[in-house]
Amino acid sequence: MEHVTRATTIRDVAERAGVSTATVSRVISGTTRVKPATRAGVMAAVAALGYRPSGVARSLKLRSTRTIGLVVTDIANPYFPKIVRAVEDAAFERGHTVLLCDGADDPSREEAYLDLLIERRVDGIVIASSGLEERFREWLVRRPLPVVLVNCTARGAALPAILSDNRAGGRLAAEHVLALGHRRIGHISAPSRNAAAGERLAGIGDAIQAVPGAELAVVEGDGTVEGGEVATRRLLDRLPGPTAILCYNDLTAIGVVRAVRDRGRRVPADVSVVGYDDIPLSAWLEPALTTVAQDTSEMGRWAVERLVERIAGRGTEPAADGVVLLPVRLMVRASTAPP
Amino acid sequence: MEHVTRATTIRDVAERAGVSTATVSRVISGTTRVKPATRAGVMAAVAALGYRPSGVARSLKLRSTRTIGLVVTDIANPYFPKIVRAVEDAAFERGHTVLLCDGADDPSREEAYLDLLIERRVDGIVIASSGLEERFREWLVRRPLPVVLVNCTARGAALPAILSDNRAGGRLAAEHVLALGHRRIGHISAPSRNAAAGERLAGIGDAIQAVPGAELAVVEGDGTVEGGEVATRRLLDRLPGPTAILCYNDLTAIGVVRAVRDRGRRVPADVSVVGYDDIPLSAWLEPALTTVAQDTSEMGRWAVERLVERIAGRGTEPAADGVVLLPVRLMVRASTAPP
DNA sequence: CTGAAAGCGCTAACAA
DNA sequence: TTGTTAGCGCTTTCAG
Repeated sequence: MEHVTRATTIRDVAERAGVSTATVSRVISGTTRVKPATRAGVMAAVAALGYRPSGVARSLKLRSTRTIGLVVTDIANPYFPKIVRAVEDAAFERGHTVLLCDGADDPSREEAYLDLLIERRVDGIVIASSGLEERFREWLVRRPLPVVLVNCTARGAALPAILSDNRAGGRLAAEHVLALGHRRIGHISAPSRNAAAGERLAGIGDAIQAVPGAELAVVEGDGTVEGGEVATRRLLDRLPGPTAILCYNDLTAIGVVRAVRDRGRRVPADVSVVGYDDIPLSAWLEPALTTVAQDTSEMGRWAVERLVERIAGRGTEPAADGVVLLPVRLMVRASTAPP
Repeated sequence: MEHVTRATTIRDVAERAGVSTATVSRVISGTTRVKPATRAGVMAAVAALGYRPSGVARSLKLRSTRTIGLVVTDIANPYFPKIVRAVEDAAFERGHTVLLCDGADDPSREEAYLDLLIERRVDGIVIASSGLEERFREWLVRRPLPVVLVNCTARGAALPAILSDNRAGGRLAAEHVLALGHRRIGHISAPSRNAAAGERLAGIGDAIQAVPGAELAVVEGDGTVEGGEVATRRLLDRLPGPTAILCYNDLTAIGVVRAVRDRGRRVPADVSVVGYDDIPLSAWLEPALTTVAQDTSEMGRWAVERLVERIAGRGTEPAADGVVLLPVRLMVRASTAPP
């Protein structure tokens, strides 16, 4: 496994085929007409030498790496893989490659990646970060390359973004338990740096206010199973406790179910639980989770399409695309029931 | 969002600071001593212009992209995200960046990516593909750059690889149900192109043979929930049916549980089920899944360490590392019980 | 300690 | 239709 031999270059091919490097380049790119005989000779040389053009050199010349950066909060969080997959698929279709930047739930690492992506000269960046920090704003405003946001927004920077309709999602979840007859409702939110969390809460508020006698108790979680457990205990300590708990996400909901059962109460007989995201496997949990599904695949695809348009120089100004709001769906399963 | 202005180059900085490009390069790389005053001037110019060196140009010159390719079967499969995350973490620590190549469960796409990675001149490749095809073998044998395998092997190519001990895992699962008293055991495997599946089956065989009166019925699944359901029906159609079913992976196990219940039987009271992988959430399923856990994080980290060693030219020949076998753990939960 | 210059591997005028 | 040539933006001898 020693790889000391210099890779074959376009010059090697040119010499072997008895033509100039320009001709080899033409044959390979296929942009210009080349005499069939010449082309054949070049192809033969390419095959014989196992020549692979250097994308690095080409990128330098063309000022394009055909690579897009993808920044995610944490790929190990079950919410993200589908987005990553969708972005990857769309990029691959368009001949682009994806540089994965996992924030590892650490904002400073995300920021470091943003700068790194610039140095790497990616053609554009897709950011799918649930906790887009205030301090990135400055960076985003003077961004030196096309950026598209997935499920996050950056105030002050006019960037194309695709969001699921978080407010509608929150409302849907609340209306569902309200319709079942619940009136004392708990909500476990996420840290306030998370914009989606705010929107979902607002949607829940909309629904609650529309129903006389309905009350809402909000507790902050952190989007994890453990955080959900802790928050639930605080919710359950209040008397009278909520008969339905709406969660920021499915992971939180799993924690809620655990905590409720630890208190000797049943889901959904005593307490109904609603999640958010419809992560894989949420349908196989016990009880199968009632949750709000977003079309993450569509988000990823849309983001790449916009990005590639912009990279190509086509595409309207950001303001025109503005923010696309994707509808959400309530998945009613077994974790909710009348009080 | 128009990005027409040429990015500032090392020349711009040099001119502004009144030095040569060589000096700017020295200041930035920090390799050579530079007079403090000169250095300060350069730094000022860098800051003033917001200069970011071009990684592309640097890569061309240095013949290194500080990028590693990561080939996975399908990031949307819950088995992979942890590996990806571990690889990403390890790469980031070492100043490398990760080009994600999702095979989308399509071997031809994986192959296309392998070639693409060469063109992109990545410094090395980590392959975590459960179905490493025979036809890649030739490619792997004459691989033009360092490759490390995660949980897969390539016969004929001496490549460093880290595998979990699939045979031991299969044995552990079988011994567990055997110890519970089961004798009619079913196994739902994966397509035979999958080497891990074969090993696991072998391990199961080892355990079965050691117990007089124990019998094994094997059916091929495809590693999905649906495949698990279908396979289970075939297993249950036999009379007398198995009282315990060991699965190729957790997704299959979920399908098994469904199918068993569809037949009006209970898990684990009537049929015990064992999964494999211990994917996230498997502990929250109903019933919580008894399964075999592998240390995927360790695998990812190890792979990157080996790869970076080799990239640096250090590191022994592949044969010396050979194949590392990582121990597995049986996670006994609620899906298994005495018959 | 710093500058001049060559060159990494490719593409695209411009000529022939 | 093909070759010559000038870079793309950087690093690194080799001189000074």
